[in-house]
Amino acid sequence: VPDVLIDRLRERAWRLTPQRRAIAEALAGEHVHLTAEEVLAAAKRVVPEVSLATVYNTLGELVAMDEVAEVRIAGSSSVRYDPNTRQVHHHLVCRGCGLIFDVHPTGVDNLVLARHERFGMRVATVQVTFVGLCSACAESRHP
Amino acid sequence: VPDVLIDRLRERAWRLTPQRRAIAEALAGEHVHLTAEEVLAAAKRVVPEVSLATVYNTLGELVAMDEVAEVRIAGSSSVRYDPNTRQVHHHLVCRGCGLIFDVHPTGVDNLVLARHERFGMRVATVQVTFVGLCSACAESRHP
DNA sequence: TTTACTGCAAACCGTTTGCAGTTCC
DNA sequence: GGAACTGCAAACGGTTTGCAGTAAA
Repeated sequence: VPDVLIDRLRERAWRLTPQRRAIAEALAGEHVHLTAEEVLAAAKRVVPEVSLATVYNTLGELVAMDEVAEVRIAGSSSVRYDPNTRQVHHHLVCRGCGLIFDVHPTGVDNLVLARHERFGMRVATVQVTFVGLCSACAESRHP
Repeated sequence: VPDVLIDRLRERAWRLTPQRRAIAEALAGEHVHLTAEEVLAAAKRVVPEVSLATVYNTLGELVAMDEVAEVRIAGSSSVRYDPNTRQVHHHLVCRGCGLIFDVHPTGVDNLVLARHERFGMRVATVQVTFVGLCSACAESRHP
């Protein structure tokens, strides 16, 4: 299975239109976590007539196909879309500007919940989010 | 500083009205992560004329005072309010019904981000979320 | 008495949807 | 040719706000 979103989509029986291609290409790359509006803006650079509805429709399909993941970051009201569904990863977020990086911390497998704190639940996955300040935000706060 | 929200509020110069008291009391207890609508419903049992606007106004103030924290869980569109701001804690979430427990896993302090994955950021806090299925949801899926 | 909280209703934002028209396969 | 996609615009759910009235201190 190819590593790049657009290539994976080609392998599926997925109706390819100029709009959908533009949307998929907007999600190319690493550390990509765009909002729907940002995807629209990027797609419009290639296909100016794309509509926000199509962006939402397409993103919804990609999420359903598990080719894109929704990311909700505390402090931002809108959903972000992450094309990296092929690799387990976590996030590092700047609490100043909302910038998000994909990270692969060590020690995640050693996180343990005591039995009495499992409350009868079977744990399936663990999500780790590091929160900090990027250098740009750190400077603008201590000028 | 008292452990219970309503007692902490008494210590601050915080104008106490029946509505605000009802809202603060709705947030009493452990493992409490209510939505604004749920807070409204609980508050109405005590003060039937409370309005949703007042609930939002009050919750917003409590968050600004750092007496309540906003919690955004993937898969739920609405913000939840967590009165436990006095104790570092993490969350265990049922991906079936959205039930949330406060947890205190071991190993959090051993999570390490390699320098090249810090991208120049100073890390301030780490949030860990365990995702699983509660026993009720597990049963209803394997009937 | 004064300041600030309350409720209503309208506005707001991000997201979803129905539908008529168009396009890909 | 036909199923599936597109754009528009209207609807939606959650949240915020302006304002006139009311109540806490």
